[in-house]
Amino acid sequence: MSRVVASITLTQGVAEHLRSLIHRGEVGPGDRLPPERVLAEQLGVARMSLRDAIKILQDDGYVEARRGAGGGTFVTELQRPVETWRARMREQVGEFDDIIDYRIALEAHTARLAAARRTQSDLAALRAAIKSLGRGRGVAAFRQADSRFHDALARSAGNARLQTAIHSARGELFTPHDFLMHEGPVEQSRQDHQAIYVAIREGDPDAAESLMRTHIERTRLQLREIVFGRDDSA
Amino acid sequence: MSRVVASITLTQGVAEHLRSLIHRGEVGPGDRLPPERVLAEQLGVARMSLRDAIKILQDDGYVEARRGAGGGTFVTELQRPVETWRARMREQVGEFDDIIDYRIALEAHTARLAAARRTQSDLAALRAAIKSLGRGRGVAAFRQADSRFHDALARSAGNARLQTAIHSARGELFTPHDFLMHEGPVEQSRQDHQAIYVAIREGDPDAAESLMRTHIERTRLQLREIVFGRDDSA
DNA sequence: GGTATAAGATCTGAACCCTGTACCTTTGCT
DNA sequence: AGCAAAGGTACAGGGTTCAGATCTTATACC
Repeated sequence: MSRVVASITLTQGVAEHLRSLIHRGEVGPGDRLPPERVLAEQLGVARMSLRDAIKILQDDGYVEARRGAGGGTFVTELQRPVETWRARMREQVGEFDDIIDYRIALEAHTARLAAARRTQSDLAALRAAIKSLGRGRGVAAFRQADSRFHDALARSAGNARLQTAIHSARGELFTPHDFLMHEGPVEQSRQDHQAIYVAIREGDPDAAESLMRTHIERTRLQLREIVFGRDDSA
Repeated sequence: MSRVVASITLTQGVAEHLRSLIHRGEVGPGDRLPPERVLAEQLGVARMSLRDAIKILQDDGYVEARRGAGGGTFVTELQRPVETWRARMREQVGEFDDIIDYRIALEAHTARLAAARRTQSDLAALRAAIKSLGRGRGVAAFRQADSRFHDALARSAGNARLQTAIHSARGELFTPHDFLMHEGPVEQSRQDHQAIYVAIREGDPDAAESLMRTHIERTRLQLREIVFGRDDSA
């Protein structure tokens, strides 16, 4: 019987939402958020609540605000947030692997469902996401393209709960800048996505699930190396 | 860009928490909740907030309050809530299957992890849960024993995110009273649990995952029959 | 260079939510 | 009869959220 019921404020909720968008790469360095009045309207919250949320992200170094015409709220280069995230992952042992395991649970089965249910337009969205991983340079572009693919896949499965949970799990991760030190990971990722796409197009649930699992396990290793250092000591 | 950020009140959160406990069978018909002052303390909320939550459950027919010494807040026979739930599942097409698919994603992988990580005390908890499915009669006893098993399993995987998500998904389902019309389902469930237990004890992730998947698929069919009627028309 | 404009920054008051504390009422038990 | 253990009520203070008005700053354009 009984466990604590946490109560987070609207402001915190909005801050987490925006932070997740940035972590997932849906908005990246240099991008401008919509004007406060507009964004508040879109999110369905009062402008004050949104401002408080933005204040939190400002303090954490995610965004900075510029006044005047042509001003707005801009995403920073994210160096400080990335370092903070990396430090947290190093401290809270097991947290990193828990998030990855959670992702595997959700996304492997999602890939399975997608293979059975995808429509033609789902396939088109997946193809587009793979294509954009080829173009663009830099972490920001990678984050975004990667996010697009996994999001398109979640959509294809047609299950709102899975999609929400996947967003939440992915929003807890954060690809550091030095992910692209070598060209390897990006190309590897592209190949993984391509293989998953084929399995889904061919309607092969077992392959889709298995490939997704392998893909995320590979991500685990690559990220782990960057976060914890090559041989665990540093 | 942008999606709505919902803000639920503490009261609603507490109500959902308690509703989930009842749906999962952790407390059943006739059980008494802890005294308001105690429960409020345990949950970390003000007594008023808890009372408002209980008020909601009262209006929905989940609990009823009796005053005086030896009084308290008691779980009802749950007939009305079950009917309400069944009606909602019939109306919101796809909702039922989405919850089940979500459970499969979470619990199949959880079983896999559990097979690799379970400790001796995890195994003992699983055995105890299986045993209690053999005893007890009635839906309430079934709900509870079933819940105990799946909960013990989630614990064995040692991943807080998975455990929370599984609770949330299971809390959205509700085993109706006529689940026990025939003796079949309960015995079937017991055998499924037993087989999953063996796979986990033997440290066989593939078997554990596959058996869990099959088990929940079976649950889907049995529940569907009860919720939607035998041949889909009715 | 001045001015219109598009932003962020501030302020206010009403409504609601949550908390803590005190007190009332009912009812079973000794 | 009286005590104790419950739920039921009341209220004041503080925090959140909202809607709206107003102020300030910086750019872009004439």
